Amino acid sequence: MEKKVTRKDIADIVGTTVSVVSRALNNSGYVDAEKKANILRVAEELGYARDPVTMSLEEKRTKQILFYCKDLTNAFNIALYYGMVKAAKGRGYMALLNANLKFENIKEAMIDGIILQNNYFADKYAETFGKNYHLPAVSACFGAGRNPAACIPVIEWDLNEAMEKGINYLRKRGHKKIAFAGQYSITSDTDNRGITWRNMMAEVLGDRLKDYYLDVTLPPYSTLNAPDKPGYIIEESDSVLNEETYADKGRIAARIFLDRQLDATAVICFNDEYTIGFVTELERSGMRIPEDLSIVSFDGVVGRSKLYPELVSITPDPMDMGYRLATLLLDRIEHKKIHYYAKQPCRITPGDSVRDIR
Amino acid sequence: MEKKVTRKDIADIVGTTVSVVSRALNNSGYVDAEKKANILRVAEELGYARDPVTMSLEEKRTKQILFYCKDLTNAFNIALYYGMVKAAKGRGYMALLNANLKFENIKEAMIDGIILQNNYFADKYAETFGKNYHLPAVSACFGAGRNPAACIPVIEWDLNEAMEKGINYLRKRGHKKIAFAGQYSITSDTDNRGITWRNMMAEVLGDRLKDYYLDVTLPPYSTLNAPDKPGYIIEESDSVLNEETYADKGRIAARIFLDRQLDATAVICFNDEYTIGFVTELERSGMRIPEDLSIVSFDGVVGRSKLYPELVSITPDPMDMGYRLATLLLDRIEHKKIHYYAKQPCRITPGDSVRDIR
DNA sequence: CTGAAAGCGCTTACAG
DNA sequence: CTGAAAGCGCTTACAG
Repeated sequence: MEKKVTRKDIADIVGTTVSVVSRALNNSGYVDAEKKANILRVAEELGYARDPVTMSLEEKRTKQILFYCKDLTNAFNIALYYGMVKAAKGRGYMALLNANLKFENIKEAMIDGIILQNNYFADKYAETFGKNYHLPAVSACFGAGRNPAACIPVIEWDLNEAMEKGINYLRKRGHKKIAFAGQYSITSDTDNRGITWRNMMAEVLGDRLKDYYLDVTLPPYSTLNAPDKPGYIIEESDSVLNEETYADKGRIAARIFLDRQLDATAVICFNDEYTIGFVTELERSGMRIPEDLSIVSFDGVVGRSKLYPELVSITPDPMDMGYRLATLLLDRIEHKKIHYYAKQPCRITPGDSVRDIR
Repeated sequence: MEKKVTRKDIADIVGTTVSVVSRALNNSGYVDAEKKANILRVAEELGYARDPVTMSLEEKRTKQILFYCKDLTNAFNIALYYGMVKAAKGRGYMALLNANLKFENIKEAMIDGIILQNNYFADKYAETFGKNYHLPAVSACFGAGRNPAACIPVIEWDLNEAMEKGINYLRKRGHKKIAFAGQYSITSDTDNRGITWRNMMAEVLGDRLKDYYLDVTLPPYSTLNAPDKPGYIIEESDSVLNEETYADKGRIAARIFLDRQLDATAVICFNDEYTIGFVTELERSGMRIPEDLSIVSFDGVVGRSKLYPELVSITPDPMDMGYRLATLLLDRIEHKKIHYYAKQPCRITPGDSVRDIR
């Protein structure tokens, strides 16, 4: 493990000073042509590389941004991240991932800015850590088409609109009774998918509305999801990922669906990972998609929606969303003019999981 | 966006010098009790945080390590990473992920060491970049129980032994004709799973050996895998992830299995992601696991093997493997004595995907 | 107990 | 064209 070679080393060999070496290497300011060639040659020979840490100190810039994301098992987040990598790369930055960073430790990270995973973390960040530490931050947002309270710029996937699109897509193909398989209790206001579904289906389903909401938090089903299974726990106190087992929840939802013997012709599922569990379980019981049931999902994650038949999925194009999030952050870091709220458009991916029953 | 507060700022307010402030804040050396209290208070009020970049320059340590991993869609790699995070955290380091780093750009990363994803990258690294740049590196290795040529310390999951365990597990339960669903051509020597399977099954299967190898690279099946689907491509020249669609390959393998009407009672699948595709496709055609066919998989990834029925999987406990890899790297960075070769033990996870047919 | 000094590896204005 | 100097934000040995 040899010592790293510095500009001083090169200067000593060539017989000059670091100032000159710097000018030669940086191609700035005058330096004798022959001497310059010499310096470049020696640098090459010694495999010189400038010290990134020193450069960061000098430039007051680390050229690194961080995606603050706890759940790497959700392919949607990975897709967001790949979009960030692409945007960062294009502007000379590195986009990093750190699965176990606490707010208190952000100060120790060598980064120029941070991208929060969702509204929940954005709020928490703004309330606590962000209050007295001014690191540029932006956040992904999955809400209802309005600017959240926090003073953090967001790019939002409007889930009201998304659910509306999903329901309309199904209605246009003749579906009337459309169930929803979510991950929160039916009484929860946490998820805009559920809220919009309730609003739009209330008239059609009337009293039976709640039956068509496949509530995986309901006993006895919820116990199927009891955490007797291992998760990625970094330390006792924070079970990073234990809560996130979308496929399991989807499987539970499928059992609820079967038990209730619903006459729904279509189901909208919480997200793609969830849908994998849902569909797998249904097919095991002999159902066929889309012959017996139509499915629409959320996310449109590359490589995850490749169930056969291909899923119809409402997607914000996560890679694009990640790209825009990173771009927003970089603009903020570089003091460009930015909008504090931008909407991430969404569309429906073509697929074969929906049957036209008109 | 206020300016960051420095020790000079605190010194000015308290009416002393940075030396004293440093000693107070670092709790080293003498400093007047009252003055110290004052300094601490002001630091608190101003929300002072030491500059991580400066600390890195000072200590010649960034306290960051990087998992050089291109394929974040494979849950196995994510599990490895979580193990690294845990080990790093325990020793005051941060474990980072950067999905699109090229060897040439490693020099620009502020890291103390790097963990390579597999033998392939380790060899490439040793041959090219690692030759004239001495960044501590270690590598995961998926081979045949021997030290690879590269002078990079490795932790190896011996896939010969793993396959042997899998086959013996099945034989003990009465299985004789065991097929293998891999991802490489049957003639390839790239994958030790395939090599060992061929060796162990040659006698039982005789001339028909190749029929029991579900070769997904074979036309016309391979065309099913044609890349008409989008992947995570960061830039035209390097399709980062396009090649990795394990679930698709599993689906192809299932079709081959069905088309050949094999009388195998069990199939060993390449990995968990692959198995999801394989099982899904089989169940769609009416087969039942394990009633009609027993399945053994590789990896044992948390949350991915939770198909119902639960998969029997040969696993190196990826989180543990990641933990050991990071520990190895940190030992190397801190100049502790290390072994250049260590074996990662593997075991078989309990599950219901194998039927006892004795 | 305190503060000026040198140093980490680099940059850049400035006097020669 | 060149090199000594000051500075980025910190640390630590050392003279007071």
